[in-house]
Amino acid sequence: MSYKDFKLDDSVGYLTGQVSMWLSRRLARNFKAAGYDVTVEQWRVLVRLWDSDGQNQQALACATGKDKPSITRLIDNLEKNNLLVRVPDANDRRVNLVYLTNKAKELQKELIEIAEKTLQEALDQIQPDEVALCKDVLNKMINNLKVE
Amino acid sequence: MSYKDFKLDDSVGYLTGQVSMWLSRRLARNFKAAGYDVTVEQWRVLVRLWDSDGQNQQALACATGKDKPSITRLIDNLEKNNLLVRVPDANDRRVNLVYLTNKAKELQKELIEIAEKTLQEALDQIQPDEVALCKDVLNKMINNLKVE
DNA sequence: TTGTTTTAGTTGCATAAACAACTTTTAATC
DNA sequence: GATTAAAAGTTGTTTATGCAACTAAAACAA
Repeated sequence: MSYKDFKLDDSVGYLTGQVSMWLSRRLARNFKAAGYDVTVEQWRVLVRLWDSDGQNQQALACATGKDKPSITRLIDNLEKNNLLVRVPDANDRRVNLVYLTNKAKELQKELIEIAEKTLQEALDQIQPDEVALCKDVLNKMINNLKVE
Repeated sequence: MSYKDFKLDDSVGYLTGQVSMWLSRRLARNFKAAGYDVTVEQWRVLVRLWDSDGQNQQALACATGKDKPSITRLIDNLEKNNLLVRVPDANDRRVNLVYLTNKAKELQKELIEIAEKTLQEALDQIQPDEVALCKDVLNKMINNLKVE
């Protein structure tokens, strides 16, 4: 295939990027419309902590696919907003354990429901079996790209 | 479905985000490894201009799915790197027409080949018909999200 | 023709990402 | 036990995003 045949709008790269972008915008808007002052990236961190509270930053970086500096700053902002706290690990003084505040725990139900609603908006009129196959392909791509 | 059943790693939102992220990282790395000092976002603008040179900024914003301020700054940086120039429109003094420099035109073949190679890395061992269906779903999602 | 509205683009501010360089603490090695 | 290597976090710099507010020019209307 020649470079002259390259059609950006037909590439999976472009399409996943667009879906990701529009989904994030829609989710941010839905959070805001419901009165929640939480960014999409902050939400991704919260999801991991709702699932398993008290992780260290390294584990959070791994779970969210971000690097350590990104997590440092996300946690800075979440801590500023009183959604979590850093607790120094008693056994290893290099480590911070990150714990949700009550305020953050109370957000779980509503924010997840907004996320689910947002996904439904995106998947409207699309057959579940098609979605399943799509997710399958996306997972394979992630595996291809993650390795080394 | 209860909020307690929400599994982030199984949601299309998460999966498209991860694919988009890993693809961008891989593409950036491949550009850099080949000695090209072009960011992924700058590349997206270049693709649109290779296809149709001399667009105004508004059209570029639309074609790339970004807002006007994002385009202003991307073009600032591309202009700094001598990849394009702003030319005031003779008929409408509000408008800038954006033209590729020769330097940018010469990059087209190589950068697109790198992008195609990167996509191949991502799609390794995945059946073309599965990819086609996946793209179909992604397009439907984009349409669902873009409207309104 | 003046006054108003729309359009194109820019600037300011907050959040976030990628990469490199750095500090501190722990683990490993000799 | 002193030295070196590795791990956990932080900081700095550049690039990019989203939103709101802004300027300047053009289009529209009274």
